[in-house]
Amino acid sequence: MVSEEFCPSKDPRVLLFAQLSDTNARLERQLDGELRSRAELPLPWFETLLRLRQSLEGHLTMSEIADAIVHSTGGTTRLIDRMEEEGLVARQACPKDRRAIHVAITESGNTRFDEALDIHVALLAELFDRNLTADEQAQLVGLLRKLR
Amino acid sequence: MVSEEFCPSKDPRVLLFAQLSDTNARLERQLDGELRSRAELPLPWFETLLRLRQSLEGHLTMSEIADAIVHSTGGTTRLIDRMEEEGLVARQACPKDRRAIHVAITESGNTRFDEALDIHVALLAELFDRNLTADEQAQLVGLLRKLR
DNA sequence: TTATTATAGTTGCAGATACAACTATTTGTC
DNA sequence: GACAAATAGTTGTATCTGCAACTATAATAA
Repeated sequence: MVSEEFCPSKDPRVLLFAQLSDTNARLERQLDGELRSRAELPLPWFETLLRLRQSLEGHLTMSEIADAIVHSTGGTTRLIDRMEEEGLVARQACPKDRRAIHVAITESGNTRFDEALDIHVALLAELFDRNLTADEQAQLVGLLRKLR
Repeated sequence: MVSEEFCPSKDPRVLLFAQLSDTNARLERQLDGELRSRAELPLPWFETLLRLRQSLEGHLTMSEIADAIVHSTGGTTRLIDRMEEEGLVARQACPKDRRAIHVAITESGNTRFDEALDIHVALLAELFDRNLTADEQAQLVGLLRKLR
């Protein structure tokens, strides 16, 4: 029998991490399913395109992508391979450093991303707005940002 | 050129999801690395053991585990296979329903979990307490719970 | 009861990712 | 400048996970 007094698995920090992890996993699963079935774009592809669109120069190096989407560099190589095969992104030589590679989004990538973004935003709006006020959403971003 | 006025990739909800996903990914990566190297326990194994320990009856069915750790049932079968091979959990017949299987934690599993839990709590305490007050942590749990 | 449908779990197979070893290039040091 | 160390990216290999098809059992309907 597991008595309650002994249970450090009820530590508030353990519960916080569990809640964070669980909430995120369910959200990601739902978003990934929706993006795959309606835009044929797996979530990691979407996140990659998002980062490229948010980038100032219009391109990122492999390492920057790997860090942005929290993948290994090896995994990122394969991910970009697949995205390049589908014509969503393109590898370009980096003039400053011949070891590095610039990954840029293509026209076709922009189109696909825009479609996917509509779906993404619509689903997020529904999920978030149903459960949290705009104020609470802002509060949540703030807390997560402090945590990172 | 990507002008700022047009950019729905700056939608607050998109940013909230990105922040949630990123924060969680970095946390999980760090915890997984720590648990693997110091307790030889991958994070999914740890989470499974945690759920079993938190369960009232001392056991869960395959489906309950799959739901708790947000895996497919197929993936959960293999996960439990591996954990059972290492003697951390045991499959038992369910008397009420012969389709179902009870998965219970073993003595050895309890020992390994306790070691891992110490590491887990210590790391979480450091990461969380460094960046958030106890009050903010509570606030964060509340917001995440509402969101789920 | 018997037939239909739903549920629990497993398995074959394919896809995605990590790790470690490797090549190429750059940076730092003497 | 030359050598050592660090960095960027790729590749071989192994592992993990999901999906769809499948078996077995239970619940429901006729």
